[in-house]
Amino acid sequence: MSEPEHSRIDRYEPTAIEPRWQQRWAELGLHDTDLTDDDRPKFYLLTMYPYPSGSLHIGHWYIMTPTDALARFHRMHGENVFLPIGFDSFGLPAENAAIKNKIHPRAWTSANIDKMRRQVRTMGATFDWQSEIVTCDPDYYRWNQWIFLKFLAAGLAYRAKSPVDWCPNDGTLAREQVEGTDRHCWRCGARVEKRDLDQWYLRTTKYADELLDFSGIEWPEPIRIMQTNWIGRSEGAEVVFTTAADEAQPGADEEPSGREPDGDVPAGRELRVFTTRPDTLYGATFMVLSPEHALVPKLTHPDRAAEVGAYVTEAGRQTEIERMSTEREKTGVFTGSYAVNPVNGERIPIWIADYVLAGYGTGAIMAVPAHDERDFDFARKFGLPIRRVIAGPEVSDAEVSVPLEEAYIAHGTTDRMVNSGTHTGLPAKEGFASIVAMLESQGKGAASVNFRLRDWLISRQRYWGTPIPVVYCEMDGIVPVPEDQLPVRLPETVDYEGRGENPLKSDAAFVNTTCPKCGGPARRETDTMDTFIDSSWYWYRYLSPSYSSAPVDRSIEARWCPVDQYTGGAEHAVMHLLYARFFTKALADVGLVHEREPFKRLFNQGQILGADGERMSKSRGNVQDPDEIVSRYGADAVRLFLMFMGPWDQGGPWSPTGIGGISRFLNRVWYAALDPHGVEAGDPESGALPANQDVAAAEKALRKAAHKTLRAVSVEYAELRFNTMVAHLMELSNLLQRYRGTAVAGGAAWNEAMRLMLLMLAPAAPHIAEELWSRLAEARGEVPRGGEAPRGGDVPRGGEAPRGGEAWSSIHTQAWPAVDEAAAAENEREVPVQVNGKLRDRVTVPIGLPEAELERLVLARPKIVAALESKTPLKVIHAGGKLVNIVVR
RNA sequence: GCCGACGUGGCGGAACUGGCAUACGCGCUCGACUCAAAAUCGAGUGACCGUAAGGUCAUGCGGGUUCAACUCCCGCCGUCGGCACCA
Repeated sequence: MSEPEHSRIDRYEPTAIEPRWQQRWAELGLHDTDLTDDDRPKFYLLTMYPYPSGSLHIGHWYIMTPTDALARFHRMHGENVFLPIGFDSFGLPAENAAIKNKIHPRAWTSANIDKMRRQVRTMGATFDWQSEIVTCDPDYYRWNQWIFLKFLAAGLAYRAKSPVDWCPNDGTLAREQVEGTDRHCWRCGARVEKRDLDQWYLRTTKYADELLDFSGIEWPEPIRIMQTNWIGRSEGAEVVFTTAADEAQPGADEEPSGREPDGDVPAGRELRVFTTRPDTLYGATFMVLSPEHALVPKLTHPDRAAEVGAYVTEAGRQTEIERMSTEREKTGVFTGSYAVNPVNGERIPIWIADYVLAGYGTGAIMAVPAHDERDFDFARKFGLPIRRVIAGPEVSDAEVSVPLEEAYIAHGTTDRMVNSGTHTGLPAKEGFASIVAMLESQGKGAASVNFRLRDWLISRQRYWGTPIPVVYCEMDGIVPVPEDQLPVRLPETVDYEGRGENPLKSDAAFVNTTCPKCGGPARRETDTMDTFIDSSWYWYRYLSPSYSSAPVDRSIEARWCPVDQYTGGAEHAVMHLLYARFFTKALADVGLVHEREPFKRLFNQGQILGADGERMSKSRGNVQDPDEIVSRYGADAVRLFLMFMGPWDQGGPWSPTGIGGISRFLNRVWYAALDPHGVEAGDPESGALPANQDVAAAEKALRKAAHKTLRAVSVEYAELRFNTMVAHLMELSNLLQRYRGTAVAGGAAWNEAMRLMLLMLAPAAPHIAEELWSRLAEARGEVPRGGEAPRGGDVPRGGEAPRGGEAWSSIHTQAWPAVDEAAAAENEREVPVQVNGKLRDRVTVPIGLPEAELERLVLARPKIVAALESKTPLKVIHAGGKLVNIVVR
């Protein structure tokens, strides 16, 4: 700023202003929501609660500050806004820190939360801290246990065996703890194995169909598609094959594995497969089981046991992603056994291959190489027969046995069935129903719906999570811990012994207990719950954080749910957001809540990456700490800068180079507000109106700009398009700058534009807006509410405010202004004129000029005459008065 | 690999429903102010040709639809997110 100004008025110093207003807002209770107030419409605004990883990074600002702007925007519309916050504080990093630094997970977590709470406060965000929740508090996780017991009673929780990645030294490993292509343990380097453990599941699949229904919620289409694909509903049939009798089959006495000598004769055993293409059943030339399939040991011929055994072990080392890749070369081994195709009695070989997954369908497939790409590749590689059973009209009957060059996947309406016994000649689209009917009549199969979605495995072999509230009794088996004995507390002293394995297992005081049923000795479950459980219902707990008879007070839930707007990272598009929907439906079914969908509207913002374009992480050393930039430019500038850098759902690499522009913008608003008559020493034009404008025209132009800005900005806030919202405010600021020091400055139109400017700025940059609002209020002769100046003594004040002045009130309690449509109205429009789609001229015409007149005017323009080169227009396109395009040849 | 998104000046991005490509900001250049510098203010700034008027080209690449395509369709390439024990 120039020297004269410097001496006349205060500089804009955000760090002097911001803490003062943050404190003042807290005193005013601006953040605290009265959940029982039903005079105003409610607006439940939820943002994904942070994991207390250590300290706040710029990504947290990116998530939270635009959300706060939205909260403030809705408050100005008279809504009762609830914006809670908490900490998602169970999880692996706390345990990793514990192992590494010999610090208790709780101590580490608590210290991080304390630090992050302080840092969050510097945002100036209006979080309601009264309703804060911390998921590792027993007061929170007891309700995880309570809910688990309700689910258990309702049959929504069950126990089953499931493989985990296992290190002989460190126990179960999380995916991120398995490293390298050889899949070794991150801590000790040992080769990771698979081990089957009894674990707890939640029955998410029960809700598969309901989860596919998004009617009634306004979620972005990409998210709906991703969830739909994740659930992966497919209609098809289950087909029963039977194992073939054959002298080459191993008999009952020579079980190759020796593990299940139960005397079953493999011949005649049922082998169920799921297929989406029952119409191709006659083309099944072999079967493939997943390496983990229960019948593999029984079906393996002794000659092949070594090969099969090796293959099964190797398959266990692969990740599912590797196994599903359609790109890499197919692998597999023959078991030595055969199965019988139920429709034609054909004997086909049974193979195992890793591209068949145990967790999908029945873990076994019928392979139809002619009509499935993966089966085709497999058959090609291992020399298995390929038989066409579906043909398009371009294939004659004589050609149906010509070898295929690639799998024929198409399923057109003109396709017909070939090589299909009694079905040959039938239109292919009828084959599905026809073959299913035949199978059903013979008891060899039935129509079936299959989902890719699996039940949710919630057991974790870890300390830092919610203990699963069951005990194991020799007499009574699995016994739920009675509700009145909740919470099952995590022991506070644990010894990690430098190992990664769950220390609960070796904690005798925790493990040894008595059976609630018989009073005899029993063991506690030592597994804890997946932390996604915590985040699957936390927005309910916010509503009644100290309610002691249930997770949530149903009367408050009824009023406040569903959440009106949820904001959070796109990386949660599937898992968290699907679990949350599942939980809501399940909780509704056990009678805890009313709504079946948790979040009415969803917005997934993008991720802020490190300066290197990579995800921010401590190990990469690219984490951006906001504190320094906030102390230099102020919270308002950082908030605005994050909103301005691009569409909110896009994210991007962090680079602070442009923040100076935001800072300049705020400074210009500051001086325009406080010193409208100042002139710019460096600008010879400063203080003079544009040559073609008088005061009246300038005031009209300013009012028009202000109200047009308001119209745009109102929509942009509501639609979370903050980047263009800021751009529009900058444009208005540029116009104010143009008129600063002129006869317009300080007049009625100027004051109106400035007032609108501050109101529009208030949600996004709340401190400077409040400060200027307050100072202009004093200038208007209003007195602060409560008789005390809302700012410190650092600014000279011109004595007492006059008595009888209107009471000052926070800008954040003002009503959002209304657009003056008359002021914003345009009466002229500049119409671009094209010849053959190329811009040749522009004409300014009155709004509503008839097309015929516009056309006459346009065709007379010298530039257009020249461009037409005396050719006759074929057609003149009027794009609704927005553009004229003259087509010539 | 599968699912989803994205690709526009030197950089972040705008163009919302097919209708003026490059709003707004950064950076850069020049100028004003200053003894000077910083800061501030003003002007300019897609590329190429041209003194200019003006013209041609340009939204990842290749095709297509249309009077008109950043936008719609087909096929590629690249980047990012998710893939069920990171949260």
